Amino acid sequence: MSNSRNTIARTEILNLIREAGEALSHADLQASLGDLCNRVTIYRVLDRLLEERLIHKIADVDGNITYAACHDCSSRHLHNHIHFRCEACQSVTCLNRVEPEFKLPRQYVVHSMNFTVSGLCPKCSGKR
Amino acid sequence: MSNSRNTIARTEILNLIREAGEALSHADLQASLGDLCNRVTIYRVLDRLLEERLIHKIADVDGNITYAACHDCSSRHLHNHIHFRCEACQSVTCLNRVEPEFKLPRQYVVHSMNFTVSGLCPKCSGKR
DNA sequence: TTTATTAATGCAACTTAGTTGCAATTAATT
DNA sequence: AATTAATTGCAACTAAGTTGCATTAATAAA
Repeated sequence: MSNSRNTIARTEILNLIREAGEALSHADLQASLGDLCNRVTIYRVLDRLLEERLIHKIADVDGNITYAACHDCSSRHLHNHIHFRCEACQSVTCLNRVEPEFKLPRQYVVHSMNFTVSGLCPKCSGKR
Repeated sequence: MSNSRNTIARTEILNLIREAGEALSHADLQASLGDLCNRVTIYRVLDRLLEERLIHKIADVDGNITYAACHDCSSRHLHNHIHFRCEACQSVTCLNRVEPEFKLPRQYVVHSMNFTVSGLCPKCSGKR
């Protein structure tokens, strides 16, 4: 039933996102891809990958969008793990192990969530 | 020590945000204000109000920015409550009572956080 | 292998969000 | 009333994302 085609742009973009240690922005991808494809294509490939649930979208405290690979999303696609954005090195990483706990009144229906924490990452904080 | 001036634009914008039941976007504010002031002024007033910690900034799952009044931020300005965005009526509300619990490895330094959940609000879900 | 189908792409033009420099205005202080 | 510096408006700009349409190319069918 999958009518999604395996194009060079799609393959490259998915590889970049999967192999990156951190979440990538559209601008990051465009810089890496050079003129392999048009910037509009990047937007459209990202939309497709989101729809296919191969990647997910992260908005940080300022609304900046980045994309990261999904790990275990075939069954449920609720990304209730925390994303951390470092204010020093700008990196956005998924803290897959940290699942925040919370309870909404039962009248609410949850479809998706976006938990982003900003501050200093271990590399930049100098803490141990 | 406050060198912030009490202008009409500032007063109006703060009132609008405080009296709104939900978080407002720049576009919302511009629509309400009409030609009371320039749209650039709205951006600058919002920046000032953020710096003065009278309002806070919310980014939803898609990176859309809205602003809401702060309630108890004079002491600490960590907004670790959940924001809920309704996909049906587009409203963004603060769920002040719901504080998510989570623990980061101690090497991380947290400065700010953005927790946004999307789905259906009580009005739109029809649940009780 | 060739043909047919339609998803995917490139391009240009567009919208929306936000920023910047600068001259003019005005709130608050003296 | 005069002074000072914060604030504003304006115009021009950058960045992010979208849309329509003609062209290209991945996949399936013949």
